[in-house]
Amino acid sequence: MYYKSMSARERLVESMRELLWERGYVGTSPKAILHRAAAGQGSMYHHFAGKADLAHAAIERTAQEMQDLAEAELAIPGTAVERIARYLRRERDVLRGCPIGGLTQDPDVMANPALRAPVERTLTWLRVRLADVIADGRRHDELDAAMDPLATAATIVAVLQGGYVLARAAGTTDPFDEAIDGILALLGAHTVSDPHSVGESG
Amino acid sequence: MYYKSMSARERLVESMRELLWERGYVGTSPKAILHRAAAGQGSMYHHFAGKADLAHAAIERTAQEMQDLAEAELAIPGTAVERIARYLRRERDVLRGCPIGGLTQDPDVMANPALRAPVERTLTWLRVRLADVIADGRRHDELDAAMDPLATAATIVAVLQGGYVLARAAGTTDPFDEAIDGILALLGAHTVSDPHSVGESG
DNA sequence: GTCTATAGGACGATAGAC
DNA sequence: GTCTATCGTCCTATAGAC
Repeated sequence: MYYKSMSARERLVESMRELLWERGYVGTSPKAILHRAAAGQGSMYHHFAGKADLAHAAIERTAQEMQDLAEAELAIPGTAVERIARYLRRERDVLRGCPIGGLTQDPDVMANPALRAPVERTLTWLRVRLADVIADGRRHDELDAAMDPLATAATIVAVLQGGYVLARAAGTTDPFDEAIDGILALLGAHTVSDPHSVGESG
Repeated sequence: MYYKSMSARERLVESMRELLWERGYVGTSPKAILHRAAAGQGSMYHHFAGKADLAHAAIERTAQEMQDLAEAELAIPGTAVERIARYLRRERDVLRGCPIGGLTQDPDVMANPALRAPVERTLTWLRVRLADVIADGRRHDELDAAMDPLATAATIVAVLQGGYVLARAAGTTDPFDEAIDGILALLGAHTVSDPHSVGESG
């Protein structure tokens, strides 16, 4: 639960963020939200137009948080592969999955343009941002000139998102770690420096 | 809907399979199942103990179908990268996502061991099967001896599962295709033969 | 702002007629 | 086997007191 110092509105958004992560949108009931936020019905409908409106506020906040976290890691100087490895190895809470990527499986989120927009925006931003990092690496002759930045960026984000899926299916983080190791080994083999040094920073 | 030639039990299982794919388990109501199957409540509770039992039959069938389809593609002779490329490029209905991988996002599926088992089994089988293909490629000197078969297999399955996520988020199949192109380019660069011939078979 | 009361409908399951 | 009737609960939302 949340401290009394948080406003009811704030408790509702934070509760919704947690529940969207744990149970998705269709799996989250108003009862569960209100219980976790320690708020009544009236409080929720005073601050928000309904469940979808509250979910929108929650998803927007989570999307912004995810982008800020990614940018913070990727902005740290280093070779392209080092920056990518740092970002990939930083991820936490593997078995909980990605709070944004997981929403793509929710039918009501995908059907609602307002709920879907931050999901689309964030994952697209991430692909473009990683493509920039790869293009940087090519410019500095760290990476093969034949490497397609956008395609490789899509592959990296897909490994991350798919790694969560495999870990949740297996019930352990092992396949996630293996998938990350696999993509970094493939990327590292394209660098000029010793590929075995990759990931030491993560 | 389904032909009268199908038994009610069969119509229920097929309707559940479709709805699990479209809306997941928590997003699928008995009403929707019965409507699609053109059956009454009594029919469903005669053949199955309840919603979970029907879902179990549906997921088991979908899991077996997915494994059979993958095995059919991977068993076709060729180099390791050719076989992997054929399997990756064969995938259809990208925007619908993976009917098995998508279930990892469903809280009630993951919480129910009977529903979760076929999901875990199928994705684990796929990783091990792809690792075998990669090990074959190493034995025939098609692939780098330093390549870790299990890690690389996890990466490939993750690209597939994550590709679905990116495609659904973007609303187009483009990121899926890019992710597949990216991983095949990385794998192809590790072959002895011309990497540009990869994917011509898909 | 936050509460409780209430609404009409859907949920998931059971009972029992045919 | 399949149907309809019914159950108790929860859903999402509105109304109105405080």
